[in-house]
Amino acid sequence: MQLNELSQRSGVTPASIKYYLREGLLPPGEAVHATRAEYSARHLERLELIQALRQVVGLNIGQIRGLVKMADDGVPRLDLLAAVQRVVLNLENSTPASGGEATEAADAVVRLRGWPDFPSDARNALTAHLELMASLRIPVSASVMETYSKAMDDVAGLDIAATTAPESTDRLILTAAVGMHMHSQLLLKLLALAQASHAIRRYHG
Amino acid sequence: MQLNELSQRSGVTPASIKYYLREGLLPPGEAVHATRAEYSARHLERLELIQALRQVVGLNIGQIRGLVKMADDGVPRLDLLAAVQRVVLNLENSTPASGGEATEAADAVVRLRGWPDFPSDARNALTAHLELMASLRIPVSASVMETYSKAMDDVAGLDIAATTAPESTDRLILTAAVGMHMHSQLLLKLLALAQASHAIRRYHG
DNA sequence: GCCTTAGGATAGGGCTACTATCCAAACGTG
DNA sequence: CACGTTTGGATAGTAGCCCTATCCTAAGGC
Repeated sequence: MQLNELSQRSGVTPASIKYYLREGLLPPGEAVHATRAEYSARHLERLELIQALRQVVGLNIGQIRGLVKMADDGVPRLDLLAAVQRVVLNLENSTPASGGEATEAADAVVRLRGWPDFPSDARNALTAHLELMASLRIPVSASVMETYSKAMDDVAGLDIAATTAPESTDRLILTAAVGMHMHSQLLLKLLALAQASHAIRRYHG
Repeated sequence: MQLNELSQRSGVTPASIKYYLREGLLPPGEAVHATRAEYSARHLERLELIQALRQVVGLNIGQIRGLVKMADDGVPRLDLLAAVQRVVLNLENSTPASGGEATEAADAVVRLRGWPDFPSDARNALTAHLELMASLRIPVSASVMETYSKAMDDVAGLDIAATTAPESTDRLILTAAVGMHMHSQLLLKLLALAQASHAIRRYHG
């Protein structure tokens, strides 16, 4: 398969494919000679992954590059899933100052729920977020944390990311990222509806 | 107070203030004459609102313009809060095809939770989102909807947006938008931690 | 042998959110 | 009252992101 066919089969313009090649999202085709390269089903799959991550999940090129690089480097699946979680659920750019009330609040919720007491990106992000809320003077009571964490524990118990291991690493990333994104958005939409419902009940009878 | 003082007190550069004036986010100061205008505490408050909506909530200029225009037009508070919800929780760009299985699923959850049976942005967004998930072949079982909606009902019961009515409309928007954003992000961080915890338990003993 | 096409390099374009420059009209300071 | 400074308004430029268009050379098919 050559560039034009790859373009037609994937629905991505040749110009964009070239761009992805340049940016290192798409591995180069097997060069037949100086001006001909052969692309495979792997390239098609990769393009589908890129499309889904851009258009459905809304990741930027750098984030996609990070994920596909891990896939190409043969990183273990659990690490890959953690990386997907990082970019899909906005765990990036979260570095807690460590050691304040926020750390204690995070510890408390881990104890309360009986979650394993491991350091993780998610835990750091939670601590950092609680610090941010404190700095904005948005109080987060223990009962709020209890209710929220109970709710999220129940939700996580249903296993958001597809657990049936897909065939290829690219498909694993695609399934996990799209699933995580769509489920978290679903949760937010339900939250909006629940809020609106409570508000209507309060103000209109 | 003139432009320079407004700039120093708000921490926004004069160039940016001029930009916000041009874009209609900030009302013009009272013109003393051709080359002098006087700004008030209202402008300072508006600038704080703009800053928070940009930097904390991450809204774009158009979304901010929409909100402050409503504030300036004296729109009722409930409508204002609905508009805040729209932009903060991504309910925009959601137009369901109406009448499919997604509509029924949304109806079912409203009945199940005993929420008032009103059409709303939130409900449309939920229906549209369920349609999108169906088109991506991501199944959403009734039990998932039950668990999710129960969780969000509990969370909404705690009243995410500050209900104590703030002094000014600008502060109402600020409090509601920042609160809603931070709480929804908190939920997502807890979800990430819950997911990670479940994964660890499953794979590491 | 010649026209088309692939692939690579490079430049350009549209969008967003500013940022910098320019200018004329006051102000205020000596 | 003259003169440097500052203000507000207009306009143009910039940076980052994600492409998109053009150009060119080398090869392939007929």
